[in-house]
Amino acid sequence: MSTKHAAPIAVSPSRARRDREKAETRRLILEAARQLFTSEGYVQTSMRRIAEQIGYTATAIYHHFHDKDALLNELCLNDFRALSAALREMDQIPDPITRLRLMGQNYVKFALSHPQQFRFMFMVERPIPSPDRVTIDPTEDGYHFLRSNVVEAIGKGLFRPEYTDPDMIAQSLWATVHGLAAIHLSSPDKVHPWLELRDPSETAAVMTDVVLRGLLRESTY
Amino acid sequence: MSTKHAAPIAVSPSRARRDREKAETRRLILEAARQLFTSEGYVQTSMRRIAEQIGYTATAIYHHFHDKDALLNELCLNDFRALSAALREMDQIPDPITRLRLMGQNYVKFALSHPQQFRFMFMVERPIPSPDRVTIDPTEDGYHFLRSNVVEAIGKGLFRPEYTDPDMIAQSLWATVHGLAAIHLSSPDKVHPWLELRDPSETAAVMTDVVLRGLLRESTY
DNA sequence: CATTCCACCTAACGGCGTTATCTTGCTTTC
DNA sequence: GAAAGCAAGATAACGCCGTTAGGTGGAATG
Repeated sequence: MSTKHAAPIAVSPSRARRDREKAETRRLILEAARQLFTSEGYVQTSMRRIAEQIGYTATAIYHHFHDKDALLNELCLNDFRALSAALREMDQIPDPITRLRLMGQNYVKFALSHPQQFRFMFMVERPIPSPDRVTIDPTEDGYHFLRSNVVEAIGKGLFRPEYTDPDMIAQSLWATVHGLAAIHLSSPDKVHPWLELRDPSETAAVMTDVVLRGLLRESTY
Repeated sequence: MSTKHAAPIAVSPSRARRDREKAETRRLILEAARQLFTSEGYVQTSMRRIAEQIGYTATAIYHHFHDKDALLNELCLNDFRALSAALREMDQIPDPITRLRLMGQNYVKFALSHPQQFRFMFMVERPIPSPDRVTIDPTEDGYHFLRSNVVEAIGKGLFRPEYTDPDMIAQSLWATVHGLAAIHLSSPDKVHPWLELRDPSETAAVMTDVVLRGLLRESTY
């Protein structure tokens, strides 16, 4: 309390340096955690192994993160931001349908070129998200961007008249490409060699074409 | 060897009774495991809790199953047999397109009513598929059945002429419903409360309609 | 120089999957 | 009917795990 009355405008240089060091340690922990979560899996990775990898003991991690889940959450957050950015890149394309088509194909591209992030986001078995740790939602951007494109297409009368619920359509489009990504990431063809998976980019193109044709008024395609 | 020369046609009654008792214990274990895996999740369920639930110690389970994974594997196998059977039930529906539509909707229904098994098959990170434990592939039936329906539809000229690859089409159909199931199973709406996920059965119906309309010749729908 | 701070440590707790070893009661064999 | 065998199940223990309590030592602060 009494230390507050003369709050310094700039922190001391030593304090700043220590903060930098702490942030660097934090970064190292996240990096090691990502690498191990990716190669070994979340459940199979122990706090002790993460710490060992960067020359600390397990308990040191708890000075930077509340628990193991917080590590995964933070990694997830970064990845959602990256996905969102990748999708928003297409904001400048004029035609909303072309935009939707490219978003779908980019979603698959992102998933397959960032398999570890995608796994974190959607395929990791998580206990129960504790409500006290709710952060600003990173997928909000991505989903809302998709949804706004659907709203625009509906507004322009491009879809068949029976499709009026933007969320229903947005979720259908999302599920379409999500399924393709998820199937390829779970690599059932490696477990089951008889399954001849087609090239994902090609399949993504076919799927987005098919779905959009099914959604659009006949006169618009 | 020497005991074999007079191989009894029927086993002794006491031996038969003991076998029955053992099978019953095995069934109890599976039942308890299914209940706990489903309600608590695989990782959060311990062998000790499974055993406690049916009045045994944890080690007793190891007289019936090799390890914890074997429990889930067996449950999984049963459920995929059920899925395969559920899909094959539609074999008698005359129209191949109606068959495909119902298969898709049943796939989603299955996934959501057997979340742990579905997760285990497609969403669990497993290090290396252990080749010693390879059983008859449970998805094989399902995928081959799906594919054969696609082949039939192609043969009848129901699809647009540019869609000639049965695997490409089958995988697109699979991915469509798989994505919906995967999204709902990863429960992003619980992590991100602003996301208003639509009813999965309803969405499944919309998606299968949309995709099939996009695939079919215009004259066939 | 004395004090405070804090990043990190050691030790420990309770729980986990799993294994080795023992008990106990039924079944088979002579 | 006694001896031997078998096997279902129990007890104890091992080496992990996530996490917490409490200590340590060196830098920052006054």
